[in-house]
Amino acid sequence: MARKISESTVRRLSRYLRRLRELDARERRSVVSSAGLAQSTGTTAAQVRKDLSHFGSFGKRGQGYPVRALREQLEEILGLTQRWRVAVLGAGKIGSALLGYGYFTQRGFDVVAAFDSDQSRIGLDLGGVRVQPLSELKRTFEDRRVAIAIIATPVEAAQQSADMAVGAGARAILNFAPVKLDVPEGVAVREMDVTLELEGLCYMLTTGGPAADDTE
Amino acid sequence: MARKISESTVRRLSRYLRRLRELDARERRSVVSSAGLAQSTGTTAAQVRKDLSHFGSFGKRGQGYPVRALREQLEEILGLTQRWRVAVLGAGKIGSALLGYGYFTQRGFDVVAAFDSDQSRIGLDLGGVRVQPLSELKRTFEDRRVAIAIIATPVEAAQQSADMAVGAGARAILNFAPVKLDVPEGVAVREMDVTLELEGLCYMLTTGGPAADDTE
DNA sequence: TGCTGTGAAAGGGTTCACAGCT
DNA sequence: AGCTGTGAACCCTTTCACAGCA
Repeated sequence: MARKISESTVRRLSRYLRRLRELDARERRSVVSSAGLAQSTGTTAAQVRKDLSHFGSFGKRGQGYPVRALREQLEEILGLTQRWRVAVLGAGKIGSALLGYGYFTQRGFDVVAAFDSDQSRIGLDLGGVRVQPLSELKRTFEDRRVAIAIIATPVEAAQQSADMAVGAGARAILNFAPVKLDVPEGVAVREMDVTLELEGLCYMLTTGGPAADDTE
Repeated sequence: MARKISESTVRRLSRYLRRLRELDARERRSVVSSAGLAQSTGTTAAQVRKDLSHFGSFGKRGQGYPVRALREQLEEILGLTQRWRVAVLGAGKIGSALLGYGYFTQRGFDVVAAFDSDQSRIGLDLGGVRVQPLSELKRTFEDRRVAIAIIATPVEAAQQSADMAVGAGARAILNFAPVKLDVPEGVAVREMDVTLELEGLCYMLTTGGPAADDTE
């Protein structure tokens, strides 16, 4: 298998998968064409075919792609044949929302722990998870083999939280705090900054019309 | 001014701005070099200079960029010299979190309304905003000149909510529901799907090491 | 005929390298 | 000397177009 898959390709694969799960579970379709997938996923047919072709030939010429099988292939490719354990750092507004987020379970993620530095939140039960003090973080990460940490703290505490998570064995971080995190090489970070996205929308509104590729 | 700025450029501009605000308000620095900005923003010095050069010359050779002035320039470019009114559709977990999100105000966004279809949530006060029934959506959007809608409903209700928002005059949508929305041309959409990001991280974990450009 | 798989072409974004101010 | 502004080179992604099967 050829490596060096770009991040944008991975993002699209994830979207294809999301759609395939819908087609499979909800709409009971058994085949899709590249054009169909492209349509419902915001890209082009050629792009879909090219993306998939990096990993093999999954379709039948003249028919399209078998939904179920392609879904399984993509799960395999993205590393989703196992369930992943996730911990949330910061049990404020965003942290709480994530702890009750319904789509994690059905998409293969289990939130197994939550942490906060605020004494008043420790012990709370949020979405079935008990909020623990930071002093228990390392132990819990190790015991429960947590590989992914979600940072949902205020900006000031984000870097420090990330350091703790990494020190406790986390190898990937999803960061909701609006700061760039410094992490050692080998640790993957993705950032979700609501305001950043809103600003992007403002730019489009201000300059008039979506910036080229967006809506389509 | 030359148009046709790529989405990735806009994203970076937004990050520069985020950093400049820190430098200005918190760290009281009055100049930054392209290298400095790049460092704290996850890109390269050349990229910073190139991005800014699309809009003019803001720096002094030999010294760097004046923090305050550059911040103002970027606010201008991104269309952030005005405050933007935002409405949240869906007052569940995520919606509630957004209604109390502390960074909106300081970054120029005002959440002025919230809507839900669930009778039991209507009338609730979340972060100072009263949850309204959908029947009041159009009126409120018009009265308060809401240009941006944040969709925080379950998947099933997302498209319909988007349609209502657009029908009521929204020209930009930030979508938290994990589905691709169909919107008329001219309406900008950005998607925030937590699971999608987590899947991206899994891919990196599975294939070993961040995919090239990520950590750096 | 219909749709995939894929080299080749086109298009854009990023990096280089250096001239040009301060 | 130090750091910006920028054309040119490079590289990577997307699009095109068509051969190849079902």
